[in-house]
Amino acid sequence: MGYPELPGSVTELEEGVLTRWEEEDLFHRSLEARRGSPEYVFFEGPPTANGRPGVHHILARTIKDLAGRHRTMTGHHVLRKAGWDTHGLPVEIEAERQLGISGKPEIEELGIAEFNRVCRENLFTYKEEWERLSRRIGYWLDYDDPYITCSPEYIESAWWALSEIDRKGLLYKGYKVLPYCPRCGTGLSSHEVAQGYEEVQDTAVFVAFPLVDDPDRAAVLGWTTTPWTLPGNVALAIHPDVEYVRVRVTGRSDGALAQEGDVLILARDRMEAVLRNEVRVLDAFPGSALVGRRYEPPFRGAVDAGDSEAAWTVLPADFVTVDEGTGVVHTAVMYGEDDFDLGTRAGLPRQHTVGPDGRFLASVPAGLAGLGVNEPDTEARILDHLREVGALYRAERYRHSYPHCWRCDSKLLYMARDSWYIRTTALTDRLLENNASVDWHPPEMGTGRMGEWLRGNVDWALSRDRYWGTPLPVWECDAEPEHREVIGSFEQLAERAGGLPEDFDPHRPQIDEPCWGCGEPGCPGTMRRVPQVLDAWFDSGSMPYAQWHWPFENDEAFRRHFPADFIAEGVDQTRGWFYSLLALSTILFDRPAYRAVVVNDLVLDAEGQKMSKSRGNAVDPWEAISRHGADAIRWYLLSSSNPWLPKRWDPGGIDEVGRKFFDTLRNTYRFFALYANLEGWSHGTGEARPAAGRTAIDRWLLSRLDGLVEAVGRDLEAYDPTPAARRLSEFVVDELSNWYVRRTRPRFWATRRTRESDASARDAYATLHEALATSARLLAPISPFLSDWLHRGLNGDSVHLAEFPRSLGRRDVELERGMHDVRELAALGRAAREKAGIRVRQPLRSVRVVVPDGRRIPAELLRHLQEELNVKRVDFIDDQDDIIRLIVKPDYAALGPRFGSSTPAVAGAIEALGAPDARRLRAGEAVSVQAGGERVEVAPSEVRILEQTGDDLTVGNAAGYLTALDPSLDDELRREGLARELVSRVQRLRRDAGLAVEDRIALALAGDAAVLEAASSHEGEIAGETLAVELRVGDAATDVLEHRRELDVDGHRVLIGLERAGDRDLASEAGHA
RNA sequence: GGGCCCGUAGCUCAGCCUGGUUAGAGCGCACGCCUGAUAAGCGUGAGGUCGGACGUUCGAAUCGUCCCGGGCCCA
Repeated sequence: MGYPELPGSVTELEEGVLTRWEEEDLFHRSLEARRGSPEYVFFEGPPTANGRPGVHHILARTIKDLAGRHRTMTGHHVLRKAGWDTHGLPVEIEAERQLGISGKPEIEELGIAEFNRVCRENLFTYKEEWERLSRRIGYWLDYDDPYITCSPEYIESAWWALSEIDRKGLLYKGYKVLPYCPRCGTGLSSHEVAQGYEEVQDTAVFVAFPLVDDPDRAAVLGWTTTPWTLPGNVALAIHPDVEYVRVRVTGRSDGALAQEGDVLILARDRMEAVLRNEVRVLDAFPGSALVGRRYEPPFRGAVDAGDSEAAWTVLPADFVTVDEGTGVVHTAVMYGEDDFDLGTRAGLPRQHTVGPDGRFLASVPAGLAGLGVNEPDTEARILDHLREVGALYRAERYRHSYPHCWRCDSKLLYMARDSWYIRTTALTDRLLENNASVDWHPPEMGTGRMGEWLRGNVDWALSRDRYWGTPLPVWECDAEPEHREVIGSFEQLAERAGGLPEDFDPHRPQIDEPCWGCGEPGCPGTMRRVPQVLDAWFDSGSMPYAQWHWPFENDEAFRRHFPADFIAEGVDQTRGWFYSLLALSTILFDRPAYRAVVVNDLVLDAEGQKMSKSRGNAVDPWEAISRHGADAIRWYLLSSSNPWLPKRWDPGGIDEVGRKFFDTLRNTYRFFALYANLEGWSHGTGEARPAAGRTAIDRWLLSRLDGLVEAVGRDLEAYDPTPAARRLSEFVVDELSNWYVRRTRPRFWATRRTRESDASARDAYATLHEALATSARLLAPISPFLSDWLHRGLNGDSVHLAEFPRSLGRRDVELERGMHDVRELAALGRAAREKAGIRVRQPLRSVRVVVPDGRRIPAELLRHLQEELNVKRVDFIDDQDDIIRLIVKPDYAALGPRFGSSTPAVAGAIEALGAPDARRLRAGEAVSVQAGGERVEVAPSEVRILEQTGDDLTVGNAAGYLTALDPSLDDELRREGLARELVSRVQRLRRDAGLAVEDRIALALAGDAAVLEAASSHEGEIAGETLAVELRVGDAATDVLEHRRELDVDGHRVLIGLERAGDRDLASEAGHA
């Protein structure tokens, strides 16, 4: 039995741990162990499995895993059901690519059935890679029973949701202006549009719209960069507050087609940029004066105004600017988002002049019917017509960035299309209230980004004119579209359609088949499904119930797992999953779907640039894992900055945490294991005294440990992993390794055995063992591999089945403060030694110290200060001492509120106080000072007293601490210093000779007189420290030994000889080991 | 154009909510030390107009306004 040796590499360790998890089925066992415990509800946001996972996914997945593991350790059952987002354009695009086709016409030619078959085939291209990566980074998620958004059950639940929404009167049909590719016949998502911007030369035209019944026969001058929208013109928009002018053309010039005497209207600020004639200003007025005026459209007859009063009038709109154009915006309601909104508000006719194929409709005059809007001749034809009717003022080339189809490079058209909406605007207040009840991390994400978005919320456009998606379960009457039915279950559909086929699949095209006679009395029509599918966000937002196929089954499971206690995704999900979950749960259940959410920002490359495939700066997660290991990556991502800040992927930074934190932790374990094994200590048998009976430094460490446990627990409860990680690191590196182990080392071996040193060793092992095991438990949620390895090594069982540590009430504030004082003084003393050039190995007679507020170091801690500074004695000095000068500093935080604007005067008077007043203040007396002609009493609590000293080399001084070393040496001190020097050289030779730490040696020392003297007078210490069972001092004694070295120590010649002691000698020591 | 976040040492980040007069870490750099954890460990030092301006205040890295730069989301 012994403590195992750490594997040689991180990869070996992590993969070994993974193998054991699988052999033991540890994830399921950890769930099983919490069966019946309180449920902690987590929702997994479903990724799309037809894209590769990247390093940024490691961040979100680490945050999720952290919560799951932590809450499991605190006694909760945390179901972690995986999910896959399977519908939507990314899948369709991949299918098009594989089929070598592009655009809707080609898909329909191929057949929707075949197309969707290919979509389905490609859904899970990277599913295995996702699962493999999740496994490798230790993200525990139940992949055996995932929810899949394209499964019939899932779709049925989504249908149920939509039918409920309809029942509440919140579903309606309208238009939506979309970037649309006329060749592919499809709208594009903003993401796709963003990829296709190109710098192009377009024709911008200035068009005269003659006002009806105007005394001057004036024309309003409009401007557009898309001449093909002019036939659809139904209004002109002006800004009501901008100043417009009426000008008369007084002379001809460059290329403009106006005649002398023509009267034009445009924004005053645009005159210079737009006009190419000499003109005279007739009149100036605000835009509001034009509102309501009628004008003559250039393509009369292209649009039927019906009973619209507003058609072909001037309308006010605040989106109009004078940055470009004429300050008058030509409005074609169907071909621009602003236009459409304005048209809807003003009641303009909503008629297309262009068909879905991108060609003008038959109703369009001037020979345009049937022409494609992007064809080269079309624009010339439009300009000709404008010229003929006298509406063209002038045309010019116009350079701008315009979106193109990323697939086929066609210019996109902004076009109003049929679309289905959820009237979320009717629920804005409820959405805001429910959002306000969510515990957002960071909070400003909820109040700011999400809140602002909800306040400016528009109705949710949830239909897509595509193929691979949850079909919109809406059937419309082909005689009267007002007659419609929203189907909420397969059963209901079967009832309407008179049964469903055996192999019924709710996807297109099968779902497009069922139809039935319209149920409205007297209506001869047939009910047919509308062609659209649902926004994939509707799918993922439905997961709280759809993952259980609720309400059709699993009622209990759904209720137990709704709402989520916790979700975590990237900031890009504000308008995505965070919104769709919130919106749907607000509509259906009037409550938020999640109680707490942690938002993570992007992982950028080392230069702070967004990672993208096209830029080629994406980091391969597999490469990163093989270089750093999953633990270090997880740790780095959480500890380097808060999750909601953008993070740079800095390999150097990951190496650094690997070295600093993980190496230290491993080294500390290695140290423990080495000596525990050597000395035969084990936690099962090595009895230690209760914590309260142990020595001061043990109690100190356990006190710090309890404090750490409390703080880390608090941080993790509050979803604050970053401070938790930093605290843990500070404890392990600074307190456990650099102080406790450093100060305690000799207790772990027992060269000179006594009853007390045996007991002390057992205490030290128990204390260090506990600190390591507890650190492993605290680390487990963040870095699950090394923590599990250590915990198994130390305790024999998995950390992931363990309880999260709880404070054992051993905090001792006095002791912690005392140790803090020791460490401050030790640092100052070492600095003073360095300044004075006296190495630590040289013992000194004494150090005089000052601790703030006149504190003393408890006797049980004093030893550590003596040893750290290698001094025989520590003396506390006070303000009477001649090396100290007392300084009184004002405490502004106390003075400010009392003295207000006279604070500086009082503060100045305080700084001028001398030592006698300082002593009185320190003794607790008030002192009166003269400030600005007034005497005021200053209390001790209103000042700080600092000791200051001269520039003596041996004095260190900081923040109320002071150390003054006595640098004088005598022969005894010199001998002792040299003896310690000899020990150090012997140890170095031991190591160079390849001896094991526990090997006993035969040792011989020689050299000049001082060396001989030092060696003889400290024989016992030297032999003890170097494990010499035999020590001979004197020239020639060194020659017979195997390893010899001659060197110079501070000008003294030294000869060392040593060799491993024979078995005979070892046997005499063997009793202990 | 709108919203949110960020800007502190060469680099990565604390501190800001709750204002207090000597602004902290780590890395890197320079110098030194220690070693029965050793292809480790520790210490000391240099390094800062706290993005800029204005304001509030006795006092601003911290609060407010505006501006500049970067990122994200939306138009």
